[in-house]
Amino acid sequence: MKTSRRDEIVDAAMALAREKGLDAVSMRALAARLELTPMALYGYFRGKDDLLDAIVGRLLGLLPEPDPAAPPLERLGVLAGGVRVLAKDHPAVVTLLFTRPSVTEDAVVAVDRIYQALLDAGVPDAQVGRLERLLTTFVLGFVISETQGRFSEGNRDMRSRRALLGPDELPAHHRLGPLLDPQVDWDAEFDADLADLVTVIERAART
Amino acid sequence: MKTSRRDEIVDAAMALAREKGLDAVSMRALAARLELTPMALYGYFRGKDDLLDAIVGRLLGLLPEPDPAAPPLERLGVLAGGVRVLAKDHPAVVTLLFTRPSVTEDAVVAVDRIYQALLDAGVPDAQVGRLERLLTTFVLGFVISETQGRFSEGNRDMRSRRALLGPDELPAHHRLGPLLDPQVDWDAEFDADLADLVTVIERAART
DNA sequence: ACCAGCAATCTACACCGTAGACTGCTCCGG
DNA sequence: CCGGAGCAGTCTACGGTGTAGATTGCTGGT
Repeated sequence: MKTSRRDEIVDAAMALAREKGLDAVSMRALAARLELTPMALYGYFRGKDDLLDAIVGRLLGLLPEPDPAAPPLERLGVLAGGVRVLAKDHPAVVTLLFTRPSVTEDAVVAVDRIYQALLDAGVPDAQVGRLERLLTTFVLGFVISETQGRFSEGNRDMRSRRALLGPDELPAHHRLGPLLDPQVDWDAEFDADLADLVTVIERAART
Repeated sequence: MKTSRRDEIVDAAMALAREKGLDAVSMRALAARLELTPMALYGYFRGKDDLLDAIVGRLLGLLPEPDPAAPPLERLGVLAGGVRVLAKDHPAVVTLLFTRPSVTEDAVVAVDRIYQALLDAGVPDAQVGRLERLLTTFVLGFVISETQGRFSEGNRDMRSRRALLGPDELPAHHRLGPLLDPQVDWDAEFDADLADLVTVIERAART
């Protein structure tokens, strides 16, 4: 497997995804953008799956490296924020983080940093694994919801929701009323969620 | 748009997904299973997207309805557990819950039940929206990670992780050592995570 | 001069979603 | 009894997909 131009091809794939969406990343379209024939790509990647995994690898490599001297909870914040920045910079490909496991070197290193931060925060050894999964699950879920439209879109058009069904079927929607309407400050919400999860970590650290 | 056989077709699509994976649910394959021509399906669905949305609708309709008289936090547990059961019963299609927003009636009703439970638990009105999103994001993320292999698979083969890089690059992995190895009891982990999130809700309710 | 190995190509296959035109059938109003 | 509306389903076709297999041309080493 040639490796020389792999990075260049992955770059082109990510650019293509940004411009036209992940679905537009076909071997043919990607080859055309690189002025190659589709089959030329198979010299660098075993197939499309391999290409997508390489994109995941690149994404994880872009994660910031928190200062090891910083307080552990701050390090976690840096990593979480980094994922979110990644999602904003590469919204089309960020779903791959969820759907394509893949244990690249970068992924393992990132997980290790989270483990270490949890340990330094005083979390008992037996709970480190679970809390790492809790944290990453939430962070990935949040950024994907945010970029993929599960949060925003018509999904949060509350007026039309209330119009869909009456107060009998949707008591809480009608009770909360306009409180649900204003557009949300997602930066603030992400921070608030993280703060809540930090209290979970601190509670675990006290036991 | 005919509606008579829609349910039957959605059933067939979900069965096909269970047997051969979501990718195998093509209009052609689905039509063949129903002994129809592909184009016959277009009498019942505007297109493939419409079919997938119908699957999401069916999934949400399968959510359990918690006893409105039960304590609010227990109601939340019933809903969360229901999503997880859904994921186990229909692992191939559960990703659609994340990637296809869609505001069906069933979806709005489910969200309203969560709002109501949070309100009943004493959460201030202004925080209900955020905590609903926090909860659903985590629950969906968890069940998808579980069924899609982000948790299990080779991803948790810790021995090979530690073999990948030395103690210098992965200090926490080596420090935790065999603690990370045993296969996890996901039922217990899900319950523990939910318990942690309940403390977050209770904290919000105290303010 | 030869040959190995590499980069890239061409052709071909089996699949995909779906637009558009069409057939046969059933049922209902005049 | 006839005509027509409407419905269920079919057929054909277009432009797309991933990729297997065989083939070309080039380049560097012996």
